[in-house]
Amino acid sequence: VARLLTLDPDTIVTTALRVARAEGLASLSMRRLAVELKVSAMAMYRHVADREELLLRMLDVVAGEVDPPAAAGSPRTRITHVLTELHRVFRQDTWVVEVLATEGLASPRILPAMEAMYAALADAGLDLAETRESSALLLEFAYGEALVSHHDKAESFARQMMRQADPERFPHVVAVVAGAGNEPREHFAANLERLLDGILGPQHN
Amino acid sequence: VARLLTLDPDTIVTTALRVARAEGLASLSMRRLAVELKVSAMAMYRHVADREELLLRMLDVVAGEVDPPAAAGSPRTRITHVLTELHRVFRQDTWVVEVLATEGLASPRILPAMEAMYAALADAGLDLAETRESSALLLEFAYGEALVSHHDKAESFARQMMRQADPERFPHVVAVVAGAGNEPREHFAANLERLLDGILGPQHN
DNA sequence: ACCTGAACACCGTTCAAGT
DNA sequence: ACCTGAACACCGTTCAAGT
Repeated sequence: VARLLTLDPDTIVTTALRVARAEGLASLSMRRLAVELKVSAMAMYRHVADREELLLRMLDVVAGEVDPPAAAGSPRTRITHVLTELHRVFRQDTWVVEVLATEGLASPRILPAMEAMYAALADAGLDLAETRESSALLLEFAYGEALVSHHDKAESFARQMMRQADPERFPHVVAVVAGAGNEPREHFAANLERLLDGILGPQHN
Repeated sequence: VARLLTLDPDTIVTTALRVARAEGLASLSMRRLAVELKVSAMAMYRHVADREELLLRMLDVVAGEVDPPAAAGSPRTRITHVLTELHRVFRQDTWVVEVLATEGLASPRILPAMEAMYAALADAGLDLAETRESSALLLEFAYGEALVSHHDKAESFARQMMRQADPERFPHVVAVVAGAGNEPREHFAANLERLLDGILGPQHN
């Protein structure tokens, strides 16, 4: 079988995405990636400036997978669509949250989704200041949910700690964690409704 | 002047907190910390098992600074107190968000604040499932807000990207970012009100 | 008991050298 | 033009050795 592996940015990014998805951001070192590509570590620097540019290109791909809502629906429906898309993407690529948390990167490919969210908030009757604040709230929720659920799989540190809490001093903590069962529950949709009730008022649908 | 520097866990943790607060988590390496303590890198391993234990002890200190609310106030007041405390602490020690995001650690010293929050939600009439979901929402908001505002100081990547957006395609994006001024605005208190409106209903005060 | 230096297995990145 | 090896300045951590 012939070897066609001429190195290019796309195969580097694709391979990096695969490693990050499967083993997390911590496992995605330049040297590890080079092994995966069967190439010397330095060969990649001909195609990608540095690790930050690589992460940025990876983020570009993921941001491109965020599908903007159809313009037809109600404001509430459109906002729900954007947030659900972000949720889906964060769940698929948990490394994105780490990149956001530690590097503070962003991709312009997310702009269509942002535009749709701002437009929907404006259509719902919010002024510019309210749109700015509410959109921040929605994004912060999406980030925070991803961050928390990222480390809530299986038996997290926090869950373990709460399970061992003294029932005399912390009865509510014990009740809340005891009733939760073992697998993490999916709160996203219900909490997004609460959030939208707070932002738009419960009457908006 | 005499040298009293016998190494102990407390001075290690205190020095580590100072470095993390001043220069961020990335600058807090074991080797860098050793230089700060004027000691060989390996000396610290007599007092602290590894880097994770060090971070855990640092988190303990910060969690201990989260003041639980007085039992007297209304549910809404008590919840606001807990969340505002978390916000204050995340603002003071931004490295905590990185630790939560990448390591998934937690400290039992946060239990009094959690207990107070759960109790307040129950007092407001929420059942166990609602309390579980709503408390998750509140914490996710606090984490997300910290994560976002952490990298929003000065001219963030995201802000830069939005400022350069095409006004034809993304009019709302441009309007929202243009009106925002240069320094990041403080949305926390207003957004917490929105959140509590959604969780408790606007009538609760 | 407490601290040290050398060493191991890693990082990202630069730079001169190879083809 | 594209890739490589050696090197630099870092990591966390282990282990034998010093006092």
